[in-house]
Amino acid sequence: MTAIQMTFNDPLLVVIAGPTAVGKTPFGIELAGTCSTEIISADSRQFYREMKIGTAAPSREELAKVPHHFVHHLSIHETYNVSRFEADALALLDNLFDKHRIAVMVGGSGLYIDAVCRGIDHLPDPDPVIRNDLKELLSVSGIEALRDELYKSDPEYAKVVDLANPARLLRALEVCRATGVPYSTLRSNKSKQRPFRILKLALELPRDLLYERIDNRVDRMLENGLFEEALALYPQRHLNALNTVGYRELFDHFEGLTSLEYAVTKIKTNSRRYAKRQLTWFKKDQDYKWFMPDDIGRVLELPECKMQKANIKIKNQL
RNA sequence: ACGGGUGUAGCUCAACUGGUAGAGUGGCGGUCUCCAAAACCGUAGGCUGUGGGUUCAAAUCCUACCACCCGUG
Repeated sequence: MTAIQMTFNDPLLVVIAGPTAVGKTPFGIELAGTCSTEIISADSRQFYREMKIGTAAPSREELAKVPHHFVHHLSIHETYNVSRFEADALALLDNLFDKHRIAVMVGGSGLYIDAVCRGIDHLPDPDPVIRNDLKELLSVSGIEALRDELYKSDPEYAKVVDLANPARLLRALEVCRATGVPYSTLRSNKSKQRPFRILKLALELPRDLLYERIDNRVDRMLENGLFEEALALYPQRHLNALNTVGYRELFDHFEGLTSLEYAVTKIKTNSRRYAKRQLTWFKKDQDYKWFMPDDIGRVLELPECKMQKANIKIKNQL
């Protein structure tokens, strides 16, 4: 219903998603460059300026080709979450659409992309004290304790959550404790209307090829100094941002728990698993149109993009 | 060449004195409205190197062969 109200004159957000290492970055730059617009990153780890190598963030040269937003704009010491990203991205898009008819969002963090496209219920920012208390409860009394509290404070949610997943329980309970209201009553599960059209594209490669690319990229990261980058961050390893593939495995090595060789193998394995989870997430969303990383030509022929190119031509002629 | 050892799931290994094979890991699939590159769940893989033999019954015992490892030459 809502989509029907949109016309080709409304601004367009093109989303480029896909598993890690599939080639989203060059694809996005090519597309944004052709449409002479800017890129919004939706990669929850490329936000952090201290993590350049291990997150395969766009290179200096790539960043110079097209204006990027939300790349290296945070420090690992800052707390950030999807809700803030939604707000930041919407504010930015509002600005971008003053100058451009099209914007490109590139990233692999499904939850973050969905927050921009569909919205996320607005809940109070987590209270670090409550969060720590709950973590304490978990480590001392186990997941049972979390379940027991959830049965009392939000029996409805207890029916639908994965009761084996501490992260889910922690989240629900921190909201219950902070608001004094059952978490489930604050979840609307409704998509929000956006003042722009959205075109969702996802990139894919045959599994064996993707895995090969992942392995190679990890090797390249190490050549480029991932070891040194991680070593420098080692003292801050407890920060959440660093609980990330490519760093945690090396931290284990620095700790003396594993060999370097093992750590590298583990980085590759965990990256593959991450890629699989990303694919599962994006495949579930029927809105995505799937392309190969070298299909940029076909994408530019899509009616939405064609129109944009036409507009550029007209502008240039004037 | 001789002596010893090992051959079990893609990989690393289990299976007491014979009772028709298990685990970790990887693979595959999925969940997920906020610390998400996180957290969690579910599955499929083995004619036990090959051929004989003993036995009601063999991964397990005997035998031949093959492969690999160690030692001596």
